[in-house]
Amino acid sequence: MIRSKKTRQLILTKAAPIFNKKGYTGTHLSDLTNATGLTKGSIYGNFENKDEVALEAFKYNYRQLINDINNRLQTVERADQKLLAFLQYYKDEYRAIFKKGGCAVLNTAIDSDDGNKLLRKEVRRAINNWKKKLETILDEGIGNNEIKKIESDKFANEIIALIEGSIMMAKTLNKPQILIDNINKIESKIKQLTI
Amino acid sequence: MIRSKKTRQLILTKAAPIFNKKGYTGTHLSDLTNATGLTKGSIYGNFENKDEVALEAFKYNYRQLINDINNRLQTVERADQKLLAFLQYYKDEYRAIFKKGGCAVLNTAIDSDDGNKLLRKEVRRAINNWKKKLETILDEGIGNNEIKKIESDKFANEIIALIEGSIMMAKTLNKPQILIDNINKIESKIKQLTI
DNA sequence: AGATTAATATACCGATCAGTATATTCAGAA
DNA sequence: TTCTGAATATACTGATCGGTATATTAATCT
Repeated sequence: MIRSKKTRQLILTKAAPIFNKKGYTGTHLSDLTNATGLTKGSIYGNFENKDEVALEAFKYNYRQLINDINNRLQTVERADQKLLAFLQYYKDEYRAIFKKGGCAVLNTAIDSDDGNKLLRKEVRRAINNWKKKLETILDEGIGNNEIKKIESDKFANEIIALIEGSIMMAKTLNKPQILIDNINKIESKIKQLTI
Repeated sequence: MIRSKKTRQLILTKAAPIFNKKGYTGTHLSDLTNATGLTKGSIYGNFENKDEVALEAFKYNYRQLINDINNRLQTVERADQKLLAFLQYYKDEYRAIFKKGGCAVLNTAIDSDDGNKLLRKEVRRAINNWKKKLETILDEGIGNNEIKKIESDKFANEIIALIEGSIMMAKTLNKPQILIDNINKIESKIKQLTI
């Protein structure tokens, strides 16, 4: 990695959890200079403005999430197993997720609902992409006679909504069991659907 | 209402949707003076600081939500009817909710997860109170043989998480149908539980 | 009406905001 | 080793932040 790319990457790795915790307006350039040990000049040498840092930080967070999940999905074959592996991710990693400030998709969706158009667009893309991934797994499972016929579109929406809502509750009330319980509910629903 | 109370109320009614849309750090005193037509001096004459305005604005938003829901609950008797009436609120009012910036509980939970301790405490109280309300309805329904025996604690968590997650998705993607669909799922679950 | 007090407006504070122009430092090529 | 361009740091800008001391206005009581 050339020098500039390395610095840009350093800024993103440090900025990502900060933006996730404090939001766009809540994160100041001083937070980024403190966290990176760099100066404003350096940050503005690598990014056009604060908006670009925030946008790339979100992309970084989302990419990490997707990578982690994809790694788990690749270890199994059947659709129901993929779904369970996906859910297991949250059971295993909720501590790490909470530590980073919670789900970046949820946080950014709420944070960007006023103002920041670029961030808003990106979070929409993220949710749609996530949803499509679940739908594809479900549809392939249905096609392969692994799971019963259901409305994959609606089931995907239910899963995502329940996970995100549960993360909000569990994190706010400091009761991770809420997330676990609700994931268990989806799991048993998947097991009922499994042929 | 004496003069000061009236002004305080005016500030809160104007501030509530602004804080809900833009968050704590995203809302500035200038937003409040613009919206109210008052000056900073007047606002600081009625509130100790920005924190207090934000806190009271959230309480105002929450009180409104609870009042609207309670009004609906009082129109029916049975537990299952109460739950359905509660869900119907979201079907009828999602446009108004979205217009005000979405669910204040959800927004404030995400917004206050860093920093603002008072707001955090208040949003916890709000969620716990909401949850307790649902649990009580469920438990009374079970006691009166109106609905089947279930784990009311976990079911309440599921309902709240699914609603909040759905509001996030529906609002972000601008697809209210996601909220409707997921509420329909809870409805049919309640109907299955009804004796 | 005149006096008193409460409510609101004005004008300011130091701090900090995002952003930038310029100076300095560093790494790699010759 | 010296030169050169890229990367980073320094020092600054005007604007705006939350907050406040003081002046002005409005309402209430005698």
